[in-house]
Amino acid sequence: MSTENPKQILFTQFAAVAKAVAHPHRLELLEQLAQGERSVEVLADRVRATVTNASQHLQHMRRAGLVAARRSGKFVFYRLADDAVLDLVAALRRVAETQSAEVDRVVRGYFDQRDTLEPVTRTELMERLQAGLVTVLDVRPADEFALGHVAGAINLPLVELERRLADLDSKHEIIAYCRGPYCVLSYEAVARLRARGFRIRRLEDGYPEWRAAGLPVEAASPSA
Amino acid sequence: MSTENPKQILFTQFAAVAKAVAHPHRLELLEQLAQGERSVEVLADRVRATVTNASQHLQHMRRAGLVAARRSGKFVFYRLADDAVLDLVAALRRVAETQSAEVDRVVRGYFDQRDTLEPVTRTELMERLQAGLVTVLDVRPADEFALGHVAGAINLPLVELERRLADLDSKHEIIAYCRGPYCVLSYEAVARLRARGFRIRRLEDGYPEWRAAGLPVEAASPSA
DNA sequence: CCGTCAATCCAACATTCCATAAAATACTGG
DNA sequence: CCAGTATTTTATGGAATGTTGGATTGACGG
Repeated sequence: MSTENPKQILFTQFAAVAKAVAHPHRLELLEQLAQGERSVEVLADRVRATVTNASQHLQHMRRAGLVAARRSGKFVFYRLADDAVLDLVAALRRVAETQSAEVDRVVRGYFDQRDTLEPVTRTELMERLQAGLVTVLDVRPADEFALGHVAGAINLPLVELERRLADLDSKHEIIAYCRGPYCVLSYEAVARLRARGFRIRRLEDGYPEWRAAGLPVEAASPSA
Repeated sequence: MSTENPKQILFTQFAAVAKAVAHPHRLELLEQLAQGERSVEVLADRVRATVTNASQHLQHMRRAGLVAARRSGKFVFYRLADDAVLDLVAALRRVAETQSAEVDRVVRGYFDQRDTLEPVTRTELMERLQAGLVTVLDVRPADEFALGHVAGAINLPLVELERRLADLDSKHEIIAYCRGPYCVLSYEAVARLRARGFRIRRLEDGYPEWRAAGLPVEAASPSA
């Protein structure tokens, strides 16, 4: 093992990292973890896998150095080990976007149908937020919002959207975001609210990218 | 398949891309392809694999959209499908660098021992090159140099280094580069030339990154 | 048309990986 | 220290992947 050519060793290590992200469940787990740290049970529930299965995947990723774990009482909380992991999945996404006809098909068929407008960039949102021109809408579930969100955003989970329309000012322009570039929540929100006459657009990516870029965030109560 | 949740489909596609790079041989093939297009036979030789095996890996990567192939007579030439692939392997490398103790060990043991100085960045090299302050040294094999190199660089393959020392001006500062960040060639060159009293440093990455950044390159004869 | 060479296809085998269930471990609160 | 909950470990079957050698295809040069 250690007598090999250094190049071989490095490539083997890089391949190990790639293997650790080379599974749909694991990518979905990473998307969840990008929102904030989570226990195994919650994660398993979110990705519709058994607890054992989720635990396996998480440990695999931990061995590869993608995620880190922290024990607190009975619970083990996993989190991303490093923001470089976000760059990695973003790079993965970009390659797939430019090269996979299947990705193109899905994007056209599902996403473009719900929002044909250009998304708003992070810097653009930051400027307009400071100028008080827009309402920022976080459509993720309340627990994810609580773990951290764009400073000044209001939380209105997609499932409660119709029930709480009154919370929204229909005169202000709205910028919606959720977990990341292809998170379905913000697309749905945009489609539904636009049908009701709201002026709404999407942020190009989601909360994890906003936070990783060093832009202002806030968390709800500092509870567990 | 196509009735699934769009998110599932996308994650499955992203995972397919990740799988396509999740093997040491494939990463090595990609490093070779980043220098320029190559036939299957040559590639197999470079990564010390059988032709059949190399062909399999290349086809796997082609299906995933990482590489493209072109037939010319009896030969099939493979090349990178997109510069986004370079970003992907760079992201892989960065994650491994920050998280893998094994990578750290190898880097310290092998690379840091040969060159402790800070490498030169691309923009820094560009400036000093224009000012005529430095000699740029390409230590890759002649055939790779011929496929494309930093404009103005001189080629002195590592194997011929000692034999052709006279080609180098010992007063000028030298910047050496090769295939990429952890390519052993430039490290070796730096170690050997510095021992002989040359003022030499390394470029932080290699030819593929230079070209992808849109900086000036040139190719030898437009042969093949 | 035949022989040759590059590359791919095919079949077989070993290896690794994934999902599930059952057992073991870690921690908490009595 | 016991009961209960959360997580990890272990074992197992089945699917997918990697490697190899031999057969096949496609292109070239007589």
